[in-house]
Amino acid sequence: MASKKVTIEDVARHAGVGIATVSRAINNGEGISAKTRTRILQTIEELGFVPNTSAQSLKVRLTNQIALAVPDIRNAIIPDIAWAVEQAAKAHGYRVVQINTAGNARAELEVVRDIKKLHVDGLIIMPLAYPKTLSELINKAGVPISVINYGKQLDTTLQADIVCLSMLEGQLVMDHLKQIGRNRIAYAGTQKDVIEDRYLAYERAVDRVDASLVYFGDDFSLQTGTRAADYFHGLTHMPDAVYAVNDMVAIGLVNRFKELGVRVPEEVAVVGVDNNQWTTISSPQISSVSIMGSEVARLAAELLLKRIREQIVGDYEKVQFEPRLIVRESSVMLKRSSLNHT
Amino acid sequence: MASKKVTIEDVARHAGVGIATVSRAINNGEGISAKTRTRILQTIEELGFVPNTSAQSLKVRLTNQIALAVPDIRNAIIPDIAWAVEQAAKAHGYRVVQINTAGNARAELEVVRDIKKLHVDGLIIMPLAYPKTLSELINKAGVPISVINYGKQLDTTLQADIVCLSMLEGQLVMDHLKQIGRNRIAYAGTQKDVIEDRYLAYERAVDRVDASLVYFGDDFSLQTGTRAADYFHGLTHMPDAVYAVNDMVAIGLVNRFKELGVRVPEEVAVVGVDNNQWTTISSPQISSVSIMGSEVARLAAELLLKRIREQIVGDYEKVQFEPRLIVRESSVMLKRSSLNHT
DNA sequence: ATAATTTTCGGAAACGATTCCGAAACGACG
DNA sequence: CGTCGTTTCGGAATCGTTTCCGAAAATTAT
Repeated sequence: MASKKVTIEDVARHAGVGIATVSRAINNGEGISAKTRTRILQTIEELGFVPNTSAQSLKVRLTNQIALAVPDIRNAIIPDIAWAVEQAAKAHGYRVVQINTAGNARAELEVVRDIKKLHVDGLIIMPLAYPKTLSELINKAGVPISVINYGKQLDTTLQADIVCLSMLEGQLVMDHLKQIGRNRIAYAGTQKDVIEDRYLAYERAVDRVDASLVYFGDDFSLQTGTRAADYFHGLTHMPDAVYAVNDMVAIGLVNRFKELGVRVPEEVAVVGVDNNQWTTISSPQISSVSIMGSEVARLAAELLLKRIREQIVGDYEKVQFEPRLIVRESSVMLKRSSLNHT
Repeated sequence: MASKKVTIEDVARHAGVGIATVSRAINNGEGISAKTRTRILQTIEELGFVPNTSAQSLKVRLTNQIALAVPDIRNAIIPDIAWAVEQAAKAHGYRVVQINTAGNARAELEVVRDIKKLHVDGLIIMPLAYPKTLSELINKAGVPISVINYGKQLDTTLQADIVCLSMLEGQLVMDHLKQIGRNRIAYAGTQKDVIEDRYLAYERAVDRVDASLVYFGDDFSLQTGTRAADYFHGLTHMPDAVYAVNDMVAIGLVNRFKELGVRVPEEVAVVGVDNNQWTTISSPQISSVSIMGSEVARLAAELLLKRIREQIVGDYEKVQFEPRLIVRESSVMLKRSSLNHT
């Protein structure tokens, strides 16, 4: 059927109407009688006509597409985010084009800079690095942007909707670790400026940073956790708790500690951030902070779509979600016996 | 800068040339002198001109976009697949629009049926269900399609490139389990027709299917594994091995077995399929079959892009990858002592 | 019945690129 | 210096819609 290309003109001719009328029929337009509309719809069906999206976009200068730029779709909560964004977009008739920036600051900048080439009505970006140029590029992007922000206090003059956490993850973790009696708390993460606030919370919470208790790896991976465990285990004076920048690292830590014969949580408590499903299948199950990936992503999408639909400019929203700590087996109150046993 | 919309005409006027020439300059076209090209490129830079993708697409009827339809971006190896596809596409100047079919057969059909509306040059689809209508729709789609196929022998007349596994995963697992001395082997999966071949391999490998040793859950999740473990544990005569449809289920099984005091692998061996990174952090580490998600996806993308670029029609490729079994702690040779201990 | 409104419809001009085809410019050669 | 062959360039048509605006038809008022 539908040999090669059926245009709106073919439909018009077949239905014995003008092309303007056909257009109105497709778009539920005003000023068209019910009977002609159904007749047109019917011949559209018969001919297998599909409106050419490019032509429509050219005319109305909207593509019904948004871009989602994330560091790496394979990591941590990003699948959740991609899912939530796609669901929200679909509900509004939008499609999402997926972009991985590979955690590469330059790639992030390029996405924003070249957003016009991307043929999208808006952009949701989850940046890892926040160089000044990023803000500048966002401000002059000329396309609505929502920022999903984990880990850094953002410039409030940024011309974009921002959805983030209240930056209390770190404090939640540290308060908890202190409360269960730990006082030699270590930090395992990536470069300090990547998810800055998680580290800053650590600095704030300890009286004085003991450099030997801070491990910066290359990424957020299991390997980083593994290496961190090796590192801490090699110290003459081990920490009694580790605050991990995310669950992957936490799991790597716990796993490696087990292999090294270090008991978790008796000797070392471990707490992660993300609260992904794997924290519950690790053994021991790992305490973690829920960072509301789906909720954050959904809201970011909704704000963006609203901005697009209503052509809002300026008046940017900044929404904070509150993280919640979920305590599991990897962090419990020290018992005297456990202490001595060390 | 770049007030609102700079068109190719503006550039032409500024550079003192015709629009045809500007077009040639953008597309590295033939028949243009080096000096005028650089001059044009320069004024493009000055004016901040960005070619309108819709107009280009309308004329050349190519969008430089492909669609990737998967069941659920959050599941199992799908992030790997999405990553690999995006990387391959990017390398060829293509963007990918992400679609989740939610493991919903109707949604899968709709994607194929309405592919024309999607404004893409091609489609990569990873179906869960394979109703006959799917094949029909694919054959009349009118857009190049690559199928990433796990779990079912496909109609060879399908007019699409197909990348799949050799369907030997199941046999690998069953051979292995027998070889390590297990003879009461159970199966834990979803509906038998979803990843059909994994189950069929099970049927083929056991002399006679003992219905009590087959557990069909609702999905591929940890929960399904957990419930399966409960179920098997409740049997008067427990299996001595479980072949799980994927790693999530396997992990759920192992985890629940541990909670129930069932020793893995001494009392029950468990083997999964996917070989995702979590199999190595589980305790015991879980034997699994590597199903080459990234490789399969990359090839599917390459085939599709080649077909698009070279406008190949017909002559469909069907490529099989070979799965590999990776033996870990969750499945080992039975020792006499362990046996008796049961 | 005619006049005045309101609905419904069609023609044609955009939208912003690509590309065919002919003209102009250029160089080489006799 | 004229002819011819290449390059290089520009005009104009085209892709398939949406939408403005005026005309025709239908409806209501007079």
